[in-house]
Amino acid sequence: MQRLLGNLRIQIPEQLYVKDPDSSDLGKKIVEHSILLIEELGFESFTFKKLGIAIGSPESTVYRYFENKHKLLLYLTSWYWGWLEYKVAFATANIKSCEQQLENSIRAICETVEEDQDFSHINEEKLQKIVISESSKAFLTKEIDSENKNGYFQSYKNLVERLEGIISGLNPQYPFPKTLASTLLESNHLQKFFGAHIPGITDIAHSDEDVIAFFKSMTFSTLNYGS
Amino acid sequence: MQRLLGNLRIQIPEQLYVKDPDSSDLGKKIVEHSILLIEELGFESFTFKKLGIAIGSPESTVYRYFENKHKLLLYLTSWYWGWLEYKVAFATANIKSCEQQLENSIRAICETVEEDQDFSHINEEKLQKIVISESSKAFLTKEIDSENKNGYFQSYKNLVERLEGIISGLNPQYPFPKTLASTLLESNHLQKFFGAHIPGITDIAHSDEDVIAFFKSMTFSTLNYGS
DNA sequence: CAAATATAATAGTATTACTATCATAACTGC
DNA sequence: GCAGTTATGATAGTAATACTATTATATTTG
Repeated sequence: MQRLLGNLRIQIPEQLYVKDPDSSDLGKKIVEHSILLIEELGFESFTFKKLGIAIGSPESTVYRYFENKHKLLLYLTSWYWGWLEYKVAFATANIKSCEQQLENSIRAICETVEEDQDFSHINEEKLQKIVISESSKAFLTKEIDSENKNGYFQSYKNLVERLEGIISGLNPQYPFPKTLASTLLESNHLQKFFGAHIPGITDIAHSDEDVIAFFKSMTFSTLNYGS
Repeated sequence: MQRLLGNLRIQIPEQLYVKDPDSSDLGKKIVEHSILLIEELGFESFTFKKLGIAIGSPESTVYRYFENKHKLLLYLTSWYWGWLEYKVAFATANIKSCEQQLENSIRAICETVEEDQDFSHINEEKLQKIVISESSKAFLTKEIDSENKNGYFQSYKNLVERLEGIISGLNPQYPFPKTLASTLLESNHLQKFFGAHIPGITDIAHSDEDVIAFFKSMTFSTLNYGS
């Protein structure tokens, strides 16, 4: 995909941070190194103490930006969803054919990020790996209802809504556009994870093309547009 | 679904426990109360200490059966997959039509367990809730590769293989039978969870019929058997 | 009945996930 | 260029978690 606009900002629900990490160098450093560390250690072994050491600041400083590591994960995943929505919007802009719009969206969703892009301190490649392995832990909690009520998942909803529009554009009668959209998003991660780690339960190998072929076939036939 | 056979045993990979919990009353009590507690508290807040209190035994006793709570979760999910495979096998036995076999399998997968069934100390209703909210945490870890190598996910693989056979029976040319099977299993959980907790990203309400309709349509059209 | 095994009772340890306090540095308004 | 505010650093402390270890007492088995 083409480079993104340098001065673009991804909007994150402000309930997710104590102090906007985008408002200071230290904040950006916290986000930057949290991505590197979570990718390296996994979310369970990641701690604010280790993050403090990585950025050369005491643990307590991290707490001035994020209440806890769960909220930090929500922040990172929200950033990713916002970024992906932007990618989808870009990939479908000026495309007349609904079919083509949906195909481009599927590609945007399933494409593995190969290199660091433009958002300065955010390493999109590693962030995508985090989202694949850790993002579902951000909502599979006992606090889900109150957190959803508080708008913690707004970025995800926005993305699903955008995809819903594209799906309904292609087949306005289809009764499950949102379900299809969220299935696409989540299953993409799961299948990539299975392909890399539990190959016995998927036919997906390592190339993106397998995943894309699977989801294109699934989506278009479900919508009665036999691909 | 009809009652299951009383004297049936679900086989669990023995790497998942230190001592077979099925071999003693205390072991069964541990499993029984772990289901109740995890369902109540969520996996993050569940501890062996609390479990010890629930069964009136010291924490250290629990450790004699399970190395840690992660392995206990793997044990419980393996049990569930084994049980579901049994349900699928039963629901497709003596059915000639591949189409009908697949439809029955989808129903078996998506059916919400309404009441406690036959396996004495296991509360299937609560176990299913646990599987919906917690099971993905059992594989989304940094230890996945070695654990997969050690056979921790054998029960899941068996189930996917069985579904693969049914899918390939209907359309032997379809290139992604395992991917479709695992997508079905995982997406069913996610969509149920979304329906209950993040309704904005799904069209699924609370009845099983929505989920079943979605997955039937998705599966049959993908396999070129327009439902 | 002896020996092995299972469980209970209790203690201890490193780490985690915070919270609190105080000092100092840096920026802001006037 | 100084006063006041705000951000960060340095350090300490605490309850809970995830274990490990030890010893005593039941219970089962040969």
